Amino acid sequence: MFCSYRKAEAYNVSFTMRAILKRRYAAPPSLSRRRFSWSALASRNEPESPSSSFLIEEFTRCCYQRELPTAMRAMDAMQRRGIWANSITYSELIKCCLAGGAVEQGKLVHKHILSNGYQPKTFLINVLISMYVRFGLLEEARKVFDLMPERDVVSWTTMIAAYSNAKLDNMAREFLILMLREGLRPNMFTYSSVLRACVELWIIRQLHCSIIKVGLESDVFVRSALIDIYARLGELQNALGVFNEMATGDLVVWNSIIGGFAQNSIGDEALNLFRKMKMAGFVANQSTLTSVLRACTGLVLLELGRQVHVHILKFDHDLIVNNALLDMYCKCGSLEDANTVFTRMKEKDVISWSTMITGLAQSGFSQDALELFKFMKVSGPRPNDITILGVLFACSHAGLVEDGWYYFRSMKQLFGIDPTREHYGCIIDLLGRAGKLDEAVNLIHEMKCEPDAVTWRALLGACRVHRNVDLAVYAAKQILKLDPADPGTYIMLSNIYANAQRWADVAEVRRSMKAIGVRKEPGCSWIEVSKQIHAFTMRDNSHPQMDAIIRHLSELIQRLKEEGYIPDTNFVLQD
DNA sequence: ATAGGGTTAG
Repeated sequence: MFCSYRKAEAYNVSFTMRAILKRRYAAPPSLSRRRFSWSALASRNEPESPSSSFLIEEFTRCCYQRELPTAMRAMDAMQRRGIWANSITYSELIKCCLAGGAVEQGKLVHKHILSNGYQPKTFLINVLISMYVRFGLLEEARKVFDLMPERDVVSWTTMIAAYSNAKLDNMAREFLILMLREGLRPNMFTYSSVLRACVELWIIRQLHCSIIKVGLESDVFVRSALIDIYARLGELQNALGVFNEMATGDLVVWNSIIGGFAQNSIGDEALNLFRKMKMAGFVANQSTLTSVLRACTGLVLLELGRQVHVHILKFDHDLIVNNALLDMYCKCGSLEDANTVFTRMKEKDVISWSTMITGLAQSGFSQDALELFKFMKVSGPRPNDITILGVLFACSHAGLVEDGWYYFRSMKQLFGIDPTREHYGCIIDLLGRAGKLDEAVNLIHEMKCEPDAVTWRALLGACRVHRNVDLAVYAAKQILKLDPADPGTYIMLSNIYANAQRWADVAEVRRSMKAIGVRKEPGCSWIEVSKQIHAFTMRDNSHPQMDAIIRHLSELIQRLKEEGYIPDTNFVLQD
């Protein structure tokens, strides 16, 4: 059966033979089949001495039936006799190792393949590289790659994809260049992998051009990778361009474009595309629903979110969908629903906990957020930087200066997390709210990382509340150094001057705004009433029921005043 | 035969 000799004792199984074996071993082994006792063989006395062909056949059978331990014993016996199976059998054995997460066995297979001076072909080395990549052993993969005598497109693409997935973008791009220098032409696999490692628009445009040149733009993997990367950079027109060229549809391509709009806070367009997708006959999967939920979250569409929730029941076990659902309920202010989802979730990761903690804090339930964090510390996953950020946020909003300070100072020691700008921003906000402006400034000056516009904005906000004009001007200047066209800062500064009755300074701020050409984006709010969205923009009175709305609003304000409410004119821009 | 795309918290 195994008659074709390659080297001295190396056997080869032809492709047709492989098909026959696969078919035969897919069925349960027949009872009449003689089974070999591997334990007897392992005792070295070898009372039974199986023929080489029997060894190989048995080895092959175990590989195809994913019987890893027996296959390993068979391989061991083969190695002692200097027998090699062929590349295909070895690749099946490696699949066994991958399926069982058996790293050590995988390494043994590697050793066996290289033993006795046997030189595996490029195909088998590629399999070994991808095995190490899938085990997360990038350095091992690299060693094998470096030592191989000949590299083909698959070898290069495997490494490029590995680097892309590991977020080693520079390595991925460098390998593409090296591959091109070797005279190899990238294919659709290569392009779809390397695109994920590119963040600069000019590089993506170059790649896009090459893709069109070699005629690979119709490949759905390449297409969705292009759409995704354009969308990530906010280049939604380009993303749509690639999307619209699509002749046949593909669900992932739809998911890419819907996700792209959802991530760029263009929720209404994401929802429109979702509708079109359903009209085109596609059925949403977890990925689609996650993006749709994100769109609902961005638009605060609780009712639509609830409808999506019904579809999600199909994917009840999916962690990512549930996390998105949790966030939707939190951001839409329905903490009860969020809590129900959180409690029911079978699997919770650090994102679930952070979402819930931050959600509680953002809705003003700071104490609950801190309670939940205490519970997380004893029975949840290890908190990360974002969890701590939520905790600091809770402390800041509840005015718990001591607690916040404690968590901030001990986060490195307790959780091994170095404070980032965001943590500093939160604690500066905390100190600022408590009126400890000097301490806040001192903290900014002792920051290990450079303060950014957000940091100074936290201080500026505190200055506004505590009416410290000089410090506010200082903070505003720092913001405008980093972000010269920020309308919010100009408005804030102008408000602070107006509050201090410094009208000349107010005029000066407004002059420089005009000179630089800063314009405040018109304020906009919207509300969802019985599946209809009503949007209101500054100076836009086009709503059909505007008169009635204004009338009702003035009645409400009148009643508020009667109850003793004094309007906060701190934010009024003009005299 | 081996390599590739979309989804979650600040």
